[in-house]
Amino acid sequence: MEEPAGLNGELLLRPVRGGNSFEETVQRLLQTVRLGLVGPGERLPAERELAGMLAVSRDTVREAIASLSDAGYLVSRRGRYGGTFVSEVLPTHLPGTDQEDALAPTRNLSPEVIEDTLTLREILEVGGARHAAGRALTPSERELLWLSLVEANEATDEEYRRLDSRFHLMVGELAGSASLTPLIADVRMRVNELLDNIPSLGPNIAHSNTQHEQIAIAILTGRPDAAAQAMTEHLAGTALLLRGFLE
Amino acid sequence: MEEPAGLNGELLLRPVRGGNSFEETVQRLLQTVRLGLVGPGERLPAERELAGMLAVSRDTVREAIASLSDAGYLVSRRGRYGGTFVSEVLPTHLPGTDQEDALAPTRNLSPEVIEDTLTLREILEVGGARHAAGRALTPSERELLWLSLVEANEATDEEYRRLDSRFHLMVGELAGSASLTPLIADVRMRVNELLDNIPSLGPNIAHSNTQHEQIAIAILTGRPDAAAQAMTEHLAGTALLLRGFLE
DNA sequence: ATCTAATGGTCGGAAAGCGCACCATTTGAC
DNA sequence: GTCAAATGGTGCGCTTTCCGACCATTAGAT
Repeated sequence: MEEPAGLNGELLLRPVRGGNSFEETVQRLLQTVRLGLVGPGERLPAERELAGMLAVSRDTVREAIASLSDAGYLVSRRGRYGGTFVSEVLPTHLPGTDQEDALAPTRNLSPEVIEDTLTLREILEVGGARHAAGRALTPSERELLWLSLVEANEATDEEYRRLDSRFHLMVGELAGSASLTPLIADVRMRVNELLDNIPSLGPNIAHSNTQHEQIAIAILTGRPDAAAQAMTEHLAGTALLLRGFLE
Repeated sequence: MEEPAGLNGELLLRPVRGGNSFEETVQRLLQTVRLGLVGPGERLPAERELAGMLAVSRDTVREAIASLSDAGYLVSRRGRYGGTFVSEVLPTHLPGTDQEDALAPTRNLSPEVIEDTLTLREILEVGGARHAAGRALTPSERELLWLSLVEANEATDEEYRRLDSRFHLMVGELAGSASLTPLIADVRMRVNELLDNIPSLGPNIAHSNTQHEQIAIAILTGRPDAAAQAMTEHLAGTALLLRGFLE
């Protein structure tokens, strides 16, 4: 007695969580820093607030912060007007070093995982860009988009990754689905981890900036297909790079 | 001192988990049943296997199964060739009854939530269909797609929801991104919950079937844009229905 | 009739996570 | 100089979850 098969229960009966509360909290804070949602020197919410936002006990938040402080991502100061701050200089993320990086749960680098990541990214980001262009944006939203574009344009090599991530997240945010943003953030983290494993990227920052501009303009002028196409072409560059180096 | 703003940390500092292990396990099993991945009368994996798949202790699995048995979704039989089975007749899910449905965590029905759900669904499913049409499908995959199409066509009103869900999941599965399927499953569950709150849908089952066929054919003949367009039109029907009733 | 294998059912200790109260430190306001 | 407020730091008891071992039941094989 066989299943109709092809679509069995195993598809949904996957792990209900990607680790314990502590690990997930660490990853979430790391996302917030690496994707540039809270920049170097800026302050995170107070521990009690973080515990509330993350729906996790303060103990767990504290342990996560302790780990990230050890790793050099965060710095805590106590007292009034104290708090937990993002380090002014973030730890560089080198692949060659044989340091035990407990923060990056050794991700699989098989071709399947790479294709999975790139495909998902394209679906989410191209779809997001298309919907963003199809919506009626408020003046404030239009300014924010342009601002994040300009900031990415002016970025130095060191901070480019972070500001580029911010721009892409901003586009996703404008799609008008609150549930979409975390998904884009997740897949973006996966892409960044892949990029960490290839040497000396960044030859095409200028080209990237041009493409960013095309995307932003298509969104601001309300042309969904153009936005989708511009985003598709933009992502194709990264995809080609990753496939070339890692497959 | 204000943020650059518009894209602050709150976007990522959301709850790290949607409930405790028990609740998430219940939801996962419920998904598997409601989306038809394991049909009425069919058997679930053994408790020890489930615990392994879901990365959760057997105790938690057992508690979840106990809840779902009380609710009438599952039936357990012990002994060799025993196991946990999906009920032959699934509990109907009526909104009018004032029964405390502990299994359906009262979802918000605000316009924002509805738009969020519909937007995300369109991005995921249209993108999935487009990619499925752009891939080289194996003969086996082509057969599975057609099979799920035929099964949905032959469905009675009662089982239509389940088999329709299976068809949509199958399309997503063919996109070639393993990470995509759970996302489509999640958003599909959200759509189904919305549909549970409007009376007597299902006038357009015939029309739905026609659209399903167009989607399947576009995918099988490798026409990404046609697949995406067919899926877009198909989803527009549901979206119109939901917006009309719930907003 | 018996044995065997696979299943669900039960129990007890260890660990993780939670919630709360309280302590220690810092800084601006007065 | 003192105080108030906001923050990180610490300790404790409770609940949930985990893990492993063992028991009870069933259906087929022998």
